[in-house]
Amino acid sequence: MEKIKNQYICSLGLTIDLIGGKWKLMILWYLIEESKRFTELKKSIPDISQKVLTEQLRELESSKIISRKVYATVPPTVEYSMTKYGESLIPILNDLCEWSKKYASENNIKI
Amino acid sequence: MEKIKNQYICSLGLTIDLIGGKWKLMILWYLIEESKRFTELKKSIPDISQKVLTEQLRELESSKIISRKVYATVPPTVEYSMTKYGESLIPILNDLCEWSKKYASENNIKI
DNA sequence: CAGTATCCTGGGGGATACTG
DNA sequence: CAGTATCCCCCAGGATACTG
Repeated sequence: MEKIKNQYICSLGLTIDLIGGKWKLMILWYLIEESKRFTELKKSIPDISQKVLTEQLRELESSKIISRKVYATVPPTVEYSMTKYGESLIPILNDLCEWSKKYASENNIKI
Repeated sequence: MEKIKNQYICSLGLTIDLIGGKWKLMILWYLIEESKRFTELKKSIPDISQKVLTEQLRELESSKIISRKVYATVPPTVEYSMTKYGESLIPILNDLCEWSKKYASENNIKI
């Protein structure tokens, strides 16, 4: 990382728009290792409501950060997975996770 | 980056709490190279209102991500700068900026 | 210069119930 | 299973004016 700030136009406003939702980072987190079905995500993040989970998934999908595959089964099977944009975010997710975990431990915050 | 997801407890909820505000990433961005005064930040981010800039600065300060130094001059001089927590975030800010800049260019989004 | 002090609004997020 | 459909509420964020 030898980049200097001014080599970039600041695009962090876009970043916030794309992944700044209250649950989006966590949703992405749970898709890192494998694609997941709707209910699996819901179980991984119990505090999110179904409605909001659906909304955030739709937004991530329309941003092409995740993709949604529907299998014509009964009952329906839907799988969410990372796209290339999502995958290029994985190292950053890991870094953010490390960062806040360190922050939490140094400030006696329970996660 | 050879870490596996499950080595971490997911702390991305904390991440959102700490730096998920609408303008926080941009504020931090403009503090990367040098400390800045209130009005300099306001000029760098014209779309933010004074009230909100103050609020987000206070939150970042109480999270110990930035620090605020007041010099007893007339008129007052106040300087905001990165703390160690802020500085440990710089590589991530750069990565996020690169990520969204690439995203923007591939999707014809003007920044 | 670096803020307060007010007032206000929208929409992000939540709770609950229903369904192809 | 994977969602809609409603209804609702709060507060993050904004607009404007004033000040030590």
